[in-house]
Amino acid sequence: MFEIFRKYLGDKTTLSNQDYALIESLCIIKKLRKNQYILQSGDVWKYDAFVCRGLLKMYYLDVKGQEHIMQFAPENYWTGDRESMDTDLPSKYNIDAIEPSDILLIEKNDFEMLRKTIPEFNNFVNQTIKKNVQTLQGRIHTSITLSSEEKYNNFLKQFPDIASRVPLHMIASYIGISAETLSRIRSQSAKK
Amino acid sequence: MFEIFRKYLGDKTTLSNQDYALIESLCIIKKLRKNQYILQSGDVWKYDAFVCRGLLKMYYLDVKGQEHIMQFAPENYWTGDRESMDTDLPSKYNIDAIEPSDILLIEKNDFEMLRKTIPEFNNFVNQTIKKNVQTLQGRIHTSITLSSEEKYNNFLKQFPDIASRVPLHMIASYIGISAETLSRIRSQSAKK
DNA sequence: CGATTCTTTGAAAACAGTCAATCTGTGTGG
DNA sequence: CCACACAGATTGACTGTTTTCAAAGAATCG
Repeated sequence: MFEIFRKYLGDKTTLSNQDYALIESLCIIKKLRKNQYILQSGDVWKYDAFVCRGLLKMYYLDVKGQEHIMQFAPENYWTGDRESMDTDLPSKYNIDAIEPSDILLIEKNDFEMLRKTIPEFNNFVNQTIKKNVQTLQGRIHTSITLSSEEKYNNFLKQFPDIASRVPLHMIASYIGISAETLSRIRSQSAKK
Repeated sequence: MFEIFRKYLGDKTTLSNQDYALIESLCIIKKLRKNQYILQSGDVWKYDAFVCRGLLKMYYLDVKGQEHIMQFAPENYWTGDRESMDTDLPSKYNIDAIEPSDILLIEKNDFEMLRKTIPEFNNFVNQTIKKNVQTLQGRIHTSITLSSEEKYNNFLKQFPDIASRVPLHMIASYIGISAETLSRIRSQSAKK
Protein backbone atom coordinates (compact mmCIF):
# COMPACT_ATOMS: atom_id res chain seq x y z
CA MET A 1 0.00 0.00 0.00
CA PHE A 2 2.91 2.31 0.57
CA GLU A 3 3.75 1.65 -3.08
CA ILE A 4 0.90 3.89 -4.14
CA PHE A 5 2.16 6.75 -2.04
CA ARG A 6 5.66 6.11 -3.31
CA LYS A 7 4.49 6.31 -6.87
CA TYR A 8 2.63 9.52 -6.16
CA LEU A 9 5.69 11.07 -4.59
CA GLY A 10 7.88 9.81 -7.40
CA ASP A 11 5.74 11.74 -9.89
CA LYS A 12 6.21 14.98 -8.02
CA THR A 13 9.65 14.76 -6.46
CA THR A 14 13.00 13.04 -6.69
CA LEU A 15 13.61 11.30 -3.43
CA SER A 16 16.28 8.77 -2.52
CA ASN A 17 15.53 5.26 -1.32
CA GLN A 18 16.63 6.36 2.08
CA ASP A 19 14.07 9.15 2.02
CA TYR A 20 11.36 6.70 1.08
CA ALA A 21 12.43 4.36 3.84
CA LEU A 22 12.20 7.14 6.37
CA ILE A 23 8.82 8.23 5.14
CA GLU A 24 7.49 4.70 5.10
CA SER A 25 8.66 4.11 8.65
CA LEU A 26 6.39 6.92 9.80
CA CYS A 27 3.29 5.99 7.84
CA ILE A 28 0.37 4.51 9.68
CA ILE A 29 -1.71 2.30 7.42
CA LYS A 30 -5.43 2.33 7.89
CA LYS A 31 -8.10 0.39 6.08
CA LEU A 32 -11.56 1.87 6.20
CA ARG A 33 -14.92 0.32 5.60
CA LYS A 34 -17.68 2.28 3.98
CA ASN A 35 -19.05 4.88 6.41
CA GLN A 36 -16.17 4.52 8.81
CA TYR A 37 -15.07 7.75 10.49
CA ILE A 38 -11.52 8.94 10.74
CA LEU A 39 -12.55 12.18 12.40
CA GLN A 40 -15.62 13.13 14.35
CA SER A 41 -16.46 16.66 15.37
CA GLY A 42 -15.15 17.36 18.83
CA ASP A 43 -11.97 15.36 18.25
CA VAL A 44 -8.63 17.04 17.71
CA TRP A 45 -7.04 16.13 14.41
CA LYS A 46 -3.34 15.29 14.53
CA TYR A 47 -2.38 13.83 11.16
CA ASP A 48 -1.84 14.38 7.53
CA ALA A 49 -3.86 11.79 5.68
CA PHE A 50 -3.15 10.55 2.18
CA VAL A 51 -5.77 8.52 0.34
CA CYS A 52 -4.32 5.52 -1.53
CA ARG A 53 -7.62 3.99 -2.55
CA GLY A 54 -11.25 4.87 -2.11
CA LEU A 55 -13.04 8.12 -1.44
CA LEU A 56 -13.61 10.13 1.72
CA LYS A 57 -15.62 13.20 2.52
CA MET A 58 -15.15 15.94 5.05
CA TYR A 59 -18.34 17.63 6.16
CA TYR A 60 -20.06 19.77 8.71
CA LEU A 61 -23.22 18.69 10.48
CA ASP A 62 -25.52 21.61 11.20
CA VAL A 63 -28.05 21.88 14.01
CA LYS A 64 -30.70 20.23 11.86
CA GLY A 65 -28.44 17.26 11.30
CA GLN A 66 -27.83 18.24 7.72
CA GLU A 67 -24.53 17.43 6.10
CA HIS A 68 -22.51 20.15 4.35
CA ILE A 69 -19.61 18.68 2.43
CA MET A 70 -16.41 20.70 2.57
CA GLN A 71 -14.21 18.36 0.58
CA PHE A 72 -14.12 15.11 -1.34
CA ALA A 73 -10.86 13.21 -1.09
CA PRO A 74 -10.36 10.46 -3.67
CA GLU A 75 -7.18 8.46 -4.19
CA ASN A 76 -4.03 10.57 -4.43
CA TYR A 77 -5.56 13.37 -2.42
CA TRP A 78 -4.82 14.64 1.04
CA THR A 79 -7.42 15.20 3.66
CA GLY A 80 -7.73 16.23 7.29
CA ASP A 81 -8.70 19.29 9.24
CA ARG A 82 -5.68 21.56 9.07
CA GLU A 83 -7.33 24.11 11.27
CA SER A 84 -7.77 21.71 14.15
CA MET A 85 -4.26 20.40 13.64
CA ASP A 86 -2.68 23.85 13.60
CA THR A 87 -4.61 25.15 16.59
CA ASP A 88 -4.97 21.95 18.65
CA LEU A 89 -8.63 22.78 19.03
CA PRO A 90 -11.50 20.31 18.57
CA SER A 91 -12.66 20.00 15.00
CA LYS A 92 -16.04 21.16 13.75
CA TYR A 93 -15.93 18.61 11.01
CA ASN A 94 -16.36 14.93 10.34
CA ILE A 95 -14.46 12.82 7.89
CA ASP A 96 -15.62 9.41 6.80
CA ALA A 97 -15.32 6.93 3.97
CA ILE A 98 -17.82 7.04 1.12
CA GLU A 99 -16.20 3.93 -0.34
CA PRO A 100 -14.01 1.29 1.30
CA SER A 101 -10.67 3.06 1.44
CA ASP A 102 -7.00 2.67 2.24
CA ILE A 103 -5.28 5.63 3.75
CA LEU A 104 -1.90 6.55 5.15
CA LEU A 105 -1.61 8.71 8.23
CA ILE A 106 1.48 10.63 9.20
CA GLU A 107 1.52 12.08 12.66
CA LYS A 108 1.80 15.87 12.78
CA ASN A 109 5.22 15.92 14.46
CA ASP A 110 6.59 13.22 12.20
CA PHE A 111 5.37 15.19 9.23
CA GLU A 112 7.13 18.31 10.43
CA MET A 113 10.27 16.29 10.98
CA LEU A 114 10.09 14.99 7.41
CA ARG A 115 9.78 18.52 6.11
CA LYS A 116 12.84 19.55 8.06
CA THR A 117 15.01 16.59 7.16
CA ILE A 118 14.11 16.21 3.50
CA PRO A 119 14.26 19.53 1.66
CA GLU A 120 12.78 17.95 -1.45
CA PHE A 121 9.83 16.77 0.55
CA ASN A 122 9.40 20.21 2.03
CA ASN A 123 9.34 21.80 -1.41
CA PHE A 124 6.78 19.33 -2.52
CA VAL A 125 4.58 20.08 0.49
CA ASN A 126 4.84 23.79 -0.16
CA GLN A 127 3.76 23.20 -3.73
CA THR A 128 0.83 21.17 -2.53
CA ILE A 129 -0.24 23.87 -0.12
CA LYS A 130 -0.09 26.44 -2.90
CA LYS A 131 -2.34 24.31 -5.08
CA ASN A 132 -4.67 23.83 -2.19
CA VAL A 133 -4.98 27.57 -1.69
CA GLN A 134 -5.77 27.96 -5.38
CA THR A 135 -8.47 25.34 -5.11
CA LEU A 136 -10.06 26.98 -2.10
CA GLN A 137 -9.99 30.35 -3.79
CA GLY A 138 -11.54 28.90 -6.90
CA ARG A 139 -14.35 27.46 -4.88
CA ILE A 140 -15.07 30.79 -3.25
CA HIS A 141 -15.05 32.35 -6.67
CA THR A 142 -17.62 29.94 -8.03
CA SER A 143 -19.73 30.16 -4.92
CA ILE A 144 -20.20 33.93 -5.11
CA THR A 145 -20.24 34.18 -8.90
CA LEU A 146 -22.18 31.30 -10.42
CA SER A 147 -25.82 30.30 -10.51
CA SER A 148 -26.82 26.90 -9.18
CA GLU A 149 -26.88 25.39 -12.63
CA GLU A 150 -23.46 26.81 -13.40
CA LYS A 151 -22.13 25.49 -10.12
CA TYR A 152 -23.29 22.04 -11.02
CA ASN A 153 -21.80 22.14 -14.50
CA ASN A 154 -18.60 23.46 -13.06
CA PHE A 155 -18.50 20.59 -10.62
CA LEU A 156 -18.96 18.08 -13.42
CA LYS A 157 -16.14 19.65 -15.36
CA GLN A 158 -13.83 19.88 -12.40
CA PHE A 159 -14.48 16.48 -10.84
CA PRO A 160 -15.94 14.19 -13.51
CA ASP A 161 -14.61 11.14 -11.70
CA ILE A 162 -16.13 12.07 -8.37
CA ALA A 163 -19.43 13.06 -9.95
CA SER A 164 -19.89 9.52 -11.15
CA ARG A 165 -18.96 7.94 -7.85
CA VAL A 166 -21.10 9.80 -5.36
CA PRO A 167 -24.86 10.11 -4.98
CA LEU A 168 -26.43 13.25 -6.31
CA HIS A 169 -27.38 14.56 -2.92
CA MET A 170 -23.72 14.74 -1.94
CA ILE A 171 -22.92 16.88 -4.94
CA ALA A 172 -25.84 19.08 -3.94
CA SER A 173 -24.43 19.33 -0.45
CA TYR A 174 -21.00 20.21 -1.81
CA ILE A 175 -22.23 23.03 -4.00
CA GLY A 176 -24.63 24.24 -1.34
CA ILE A 177 -28.11 23.56 -2.73
CA SER A 178 -30.85 21.05 -1.91
CA ALA A 179 -30.93 17.61 -3.48
CA GLU A 180 -34.35 18.23 -5.01
CA THR A 181 -33.22 21.42 -6.67
CA LEU A 182 -30.23 19.67 -8.13
CA SER A 183 -32.41 16.89 -9.42
CA ARG A 184 -34.58 19.42 -11.22
CA ILE A 185 -31.63 21.32 -12.60
CA ARG A 186 -30.28 18.14 -14.03
CA SER A 187 -33.56 17.14 -15.68
CA GLN A 188 -33.81 20.63 -17.16
CA SER A 189 -30.31 20.37 -18.57
CA ALA A 190 -31.10 16.97 -20.06
CA LYS A 191 -33.88 18.46 -22.16
CA LYS A 192 -31.51 20.77 -23.97
CA MET B 1 5.80 54.23 6.04
CA PHE B 2 8.08 51.26 6.46
CA GLU B 3 7.65 51.86 10.18
CA ILE B 4 4.15 50.46 10.02
CA PHE B 5 5.36 47.28 8.41
CA ARG B 6 8.18 47.09 10.90
CA LYS B 7 5.77 47.36 13.77
CA TYR B 8 3.57 44.68 12.27
CA LEU B 9 6.54 42.35 11.88
CA GLY B 10 7.75 43.18 15.36
CA ASP B 11 4.45 41.96 16.79
CA LYS B 12 4.77 38.61 15.09
CA THR B 13 8.48 37.90 14.92
CA THR B 14 11.81 38.77 16.45
CA LEU B 15 14.01 40.16 13.73
CA SER B 16 17.34 41.91 13.97
CA ASN B 17 17.95 45.42 12.74
CA GLN B 18 19.96 43.91 9.95
CA ASP B 19 16.94 41.85 8.93
CA TYR B 20 14.76 44.92 8.91
CA ALA B 21 17.31 46.80 6.85
CA LEU B 22 17.37 44.02 4.29
CA ILE B 23 13.61 43.86 4.13
CA GLU B 24 13.27 47.61 3.84
CA SER B 25 15.78 47.72 1.00
CA LEU B 26 13.46 45.47 -1.04
CA CYS B 27 10.21 47.23 -0.32
CA ILE B 28 8.60 49.26 -3.04
CA ILE B 29 6.45 52.02 -1.61
CA LYS B 30 3.28 52.88 -3.43
CA LYS B 31 0.68 55.49 -2.65
CA LEU B 32 -2.73 54.89 -4.11
CA ARG B 33 -5.58 57.24 -4.73
CA LYS B 34 -9.12 56.10 -4.30
CA ASN B 35 -10.11 53.79 -7.18
CA GLN B 36 -6.55 53.31 -8.35
CA TYR B 37 -5.73 49.83 -9.63
CA ILE B 38 -2.75 47.81 -8.60
CA LEU B 39 -3.85 44.83 -10.68
CA GLN B 40 -6.13 44.57 -13.67
CA SER B 41 -7.37 41.30 -15.07
CA GLY B 42 -5.10 40.14 -17.84
CA ASP B 43 -1.97 41.31 -16.05
CA VAL B 44 0.42 38.90 -14.40
CA TRP B 45 0.85 39.57 -10.71
CA LYS B 46 4.42 39.46 -9.41
CA TYR B 47 4.41 40.83 -5.86
CA ASP B 48 3.43 40.35 -2.30
CA ALA B 49 1.56 43.45 -1.21
CA PHE B 50 1.22 44.65 2.34
CA VAL B 51 -1.31 47.34 3.17
CA CYS B 52 0.04 49.99 5.58
CA ARG B 53 -2.92 52.31 5.37
CA GLY B 54 -6.25 52.34 3.59
CA LEU B 55 -8.40 49.59 2.17
CA LEU B 56 -8.24 47.62 -1.06
CA LYS B 57 -10.49 45.08 -2.68
CA MET B 58 -9.81 42.18 -4.98
CA TYR B 59 -12.69 41.28 -7.26
CA TYR B 60 -13.82 39.49 -10.36
CA LEU B 61 -15.74 41.21 -13.12
CA ASP B 62 -18.27 38.90 -14.74
CA VAL B 63 -19.58 39.12 -18.30
CA LYS B 64 -22.36 41.47 -17.20
CA GLY B 65 -19.79 43.81 -15.72
CA GLN B 66 -20.79 42.88 -12.21
CA GLU B 67 -18.22 42.97 -9.46
CA HIS B 68 -17.70 39.94 -7.21
CA ILE B 69 -15.46 40.74 -4.30
CA MET B 70 -13.02 38.00 -3.34
CA GLN B 71 -11.20 39.83 -0.60
CA PHE B 72 -11.04 43.06 1.38
CA ALA B 73 -7.55 44.12 2.42
CA PRO B 74 -7.38 46.80 5.11
CA GLU B 75 -4.23 47.99 6.87
CA ASN B 76 -2.02 45.17 8.16
CA TYR B 77 -3.34 42.74 5.59
CA TRP B 78 -1.70 41.15 2.61
CA THR B 79 -3.22 41.10 -0.80
CA GLY B 80 -2.39 40.01 -4.32
CA ASP B 81 -3.31 37.18 -6.65
CA ARG B 82 -1.23 34.25 -5.46
CA GLU B 83 -2.51 32.08 -8.24
CA SER B 84 -1.26 34.36 -10.96
CA MET B 85 2.02 34.80 -9.14
CA ASP B 86 2.58 31.08 -8.68
CA THR B 87 1.62 30.14 -12.21
CA ASP B 88 2.84 33.20 -14.13
CA LEU B 89 -0.50 33.28 -15.86
CA PRO B 90 -2.64 36.40 -16.38
CA SER B 91 -4.93 37.16 -13.49
CA LYS B 92 -8.71 36.92 -13.63
CA TYR B 93 -8.99 39.51 -10.91
CA ASN B 94 -8.71 43.21 -10.29
CA ILE B 95 -7.38 44.90 -7.21
CA ASP B 96 -8.00 48.55 -6.48
CA ALA B 97 -8.17 50.99 -3.64
CA ILE B 98 -11.49 51.65 -1.93
CA GLU B 99 -9.81 54.35 0.16
CA PRO B 100 -6.60 56.29 -0.44
CA SER B 101 -3.98 53.75 0.58
CA ASP B 102 -0.30 53.22 1.21
CA ILE B 103 1.09 49.84 0.32
CA LEU B 104 4.42 48.08 0.23
CA LEU B 105 5.28 45.76 -2.61
CA ILE B 106 7.94 43.10 -2.46
CA GLU B 107 8.89 41.51 -5.71
CA LYS B 108 8.25 37.77 -5.91
CA ASN B 109 11.94 36.81 -6.18
CA ASP B 110 12.98 39.18 -3.46
CA PHE B 111 10.33 37.74 -1.25
CA GLU B 112 11.58 34.23 -1.84
CA MET B 113 15.08 35.40 -1.10
CA LEU B 114 13.93 36.88 2.20
CA ARG B 115 12.30 33.61 3.14
CA LYS B 116 15.50 31.76 2.42
CA THR B 117 17.86 34.15 4.18
CA ILE B 118 15.78 34.93 7.27
CA PRO B 119 14.43 31.76 8.89
CA GLU B 120 12.33 33.82 11.30
CA PHE B 121 10.72 35.56 8.40
CA ASN B 122 10.05 32.27 6.72
CA ASN B 123 8.33 30.90 9.81
CA PHE B 124 6.22 33.98 10.00
CA VAL B 125 5.19 33.63 6.35
CA ASN B 126 4.28 30.02 6.89
CA GLN B 127 2.12 31.00 9.83
CA THR B 128 0.42 33.63 7.73
CA ILE B 129 -0.29 31.15 4.97
CA LYS B 130 -1.82 28.77 7.48
CA LYS B 131 -4.11 31.46 8.77
CA ASN B 132 -5.03 32.36 5.25
CA VAL B 133 -6.02 28.78 4.51
CA GLN B 134 -8.19 28.77 7.61
CA THR B 135 -9.87 31.96 6.51
CA LEU B 136 -10.59 30.60 3.05
CA GLN B 137 -11.98 27.41 4.48
CA GLY B 138 -14.14 29.34 6.88
CA ARG B 139 -15.57 31.32 4.03
CA ILE B 140 -16.45 28.19 2.10
CA HIS B 141 -18.05 26.83 5.19
CA THR B 142 -20.27 29.87 5.64
CA SER B 143 -21.10 30.03 1.97
CA ILE B 144 -22.51 26.50 1.81
CA THR B 145 -23.99 26.44 5.30
CA LEU B 146 -25.57 29.78 6.15
CA SER B 147 -28.63 31.64 4.96
CA SER B 148 -28.21 35.13 3.50
CA GLU B 149 -29.12 36.77 6.76
CA GLU B 150 -26.69 34.62 8.67
CA LYS B 151 -23.97 35.38 6.16
CA TYR B 152 -24.49 39.07 6.72
CA ASN B 153 -24.43 38.77 10.51
CA ASN B 154 -21.37 36.62 10.26
CA PHE B 155 -19.68 39.27 8.16
CA LEU B 156 -20.50 41.95 10.69
CA LYS B 157 -19.05 39.84 13.46
CA GLN B 158 -15.95 38.89 11.51
CA PHE B 159 -15.15 42.28 10.01
CA PRO B 160 -16.88 44.99 12.04
CA ASP B 161 -14.30 47.55 10.99
CA ILE B 162 -14.67 46.84 7.29
CA ALA B 163 -18.44 46.76 7.51
CA SER B 164 -18.47 50.36 8.60
CA ARG B 165 -16.03 51.50 5.95
CA VAL B 166 -17.47 50.09 2.74
CA PRO B 167 -20.79 50.69 1.01
CA LEU B 168 -23.45 48.08 1.53
CA HIS B 169 -23.36 46.84 -2.03
CA MET B 170 -19.77 45.75 -1.58
CA ILE B 171 -20.67 43.64 1.41
CA ALA B 172 -23.45 42.15 -0.67
CA SER B 173 -20.98 41.39 -3.41
CA TYR B 174 -18.60 39.79 -0.93
CA ILE B 175 -21.20 37.47 0.53
CA GLY B 176 -22.68 36.72 -2.87
CA ILE B 177 -26.14 38.30 -2.82
CA SER B 178 -27.68 41.33 -4.49
CA ALA B 179 -27.47 44.78 -2.93
CA GLU B 180 -31.25 45.06 -2.81
CA THR B 181 -31.62 41.82 -0.93
CA LEU B 182 -29.05 42.89 1.60
CA SER B 183 -30.80 46.20 2.07
CA ARG B 184 -34.02 44.37 2.84
CA ILE B 185 -32.34 41.89 5.16
CA ARG B 186 -30.89 44.74 7.11
CA SER B 187 -34.17 46.58 7.46
CA GLN B 188 -35.80 43.34 8.62
CA SER B 189 -33.11 42.82 11.23
CA ALA B 190 -33.53 46.38 12.45
CA LYS B 191 -37.15 45.73 13.31
CA LYS B 192 -36.27 43.01 15.76
C1' DC C 1 -25.14 73.62 -5.87
C1' DG C 2 -25.03 69.82 -9.16
C1' DA C 3 -23.48 65.34 -10.12
C1' DT C 4 -22.59 61.04 -8.77
C1' DT C 5 -22.90 57.25 -5.90
C1' DC C 6 -25.42 54.72 -2.57
C1' DT C 7 -29.62 53.00 -0.43
C1' DT C 8 -34.25 51.99 -0.21
C1' DT C 9 -38.70 50.51 -1.89
C1' DG C 10 -42.25 48.35 -4.87
C1' DA C 11 -43.96 44.89 -7.86
C1' DA C 12 -43.37 41.04 -10.79
C1' DA C 13 -40.98 37.04 -12.04
C1' DA C 14 -37.59 33.56 -11.36
C1' DC C 15 -35.58 30.57 -8.32
C1' DA C 16 -34.93 27.46 -4.43
C1' DG C 17 -36.47 25.08 -0.31
C1' DT C 18 -39.66 21.94 2.11
C1' DC C 19 -42.57 18.11 2.71
C1' DA C 20 -44.62 14.17 1.19
C1' DA C 21 -45.37 10.61 -2.07
C1' DT C 22 -43.75 7.65 -5.50
C1' DC C 23 -40.35 5.32 -8.20
C1' DT C 24 -35.96 2.88 -8.96
C1' DG C 25 -32.27 0.08 -8.22
C1' DT C 26 -29.38 -2.63 -5.05
C1' DG C 27 -28.25 -5.80 -1.90
C1' DT C 28 -29.24 -8.75 2.13
C1' DG C 29 -31.35 -12.26 4.80
C1' DG C 30 -34.64 -15.79 4.95
C1' DC D 1 -34.01 -17.01 -5.55
C1' DC D 2 -37.40 -14.16 -3.98
C1' DA D 3 -39.14 -10.61 -1.09
C1' DC D 4 -38.24 -6.95 1.40
C1' DA D 5 -35.84 -3.16 3.15
C1' DC D 6 -33.17 0.66 2.19
C1' DA D 7 -30.89 4.39 0.07
C1' DG D 8 -31.21 7.38 -3.57
C1' DA D 9 -33.77 9.98 -7.20
C1' DT D 10 -37.68 12.14 -8.93
C1' DT D 11 -41.99 14.67 -8.95
C1' DG D 12 -45.83 17.69 -7.41
C1' DA D 13 -47.75 21.28 -4.77
C1' DC D 14 -46.80 24.82 -1.90
C1' DT D 15 -44.15 28.32 0.42
C1' DG D 16 -40.57 31.31 1.00
C1' DT D 17 -36.61 33.73 -0.68
C1' DT D 18 -33.99 36.20 -4.03
C1' DT D 19 -33.39 38.58 -8.29
C1' DT D 20 -34.52 41.99 -11.48
C1' DC D 21 -35.93 46.33 -13.07
C1' DA D 22 -37.32 50.76 -12.29
C1' DA D 23 -37.91 54.71 -9.68
C1' DA D 24 -37.34 57.62 -5.94
C1' DG D 25 -34.83 59.24 -1.72
C1' DA D 26 -30.43 60.06 0.91
C1' DA D 27 -25.79 61.09 1.23
C1' DT D 28 -21.40 62.57 -0.32
C1' DC D 29 -17.98 65.12 -2.86
C1' DG D 30 -15.90 68.33 -5.74
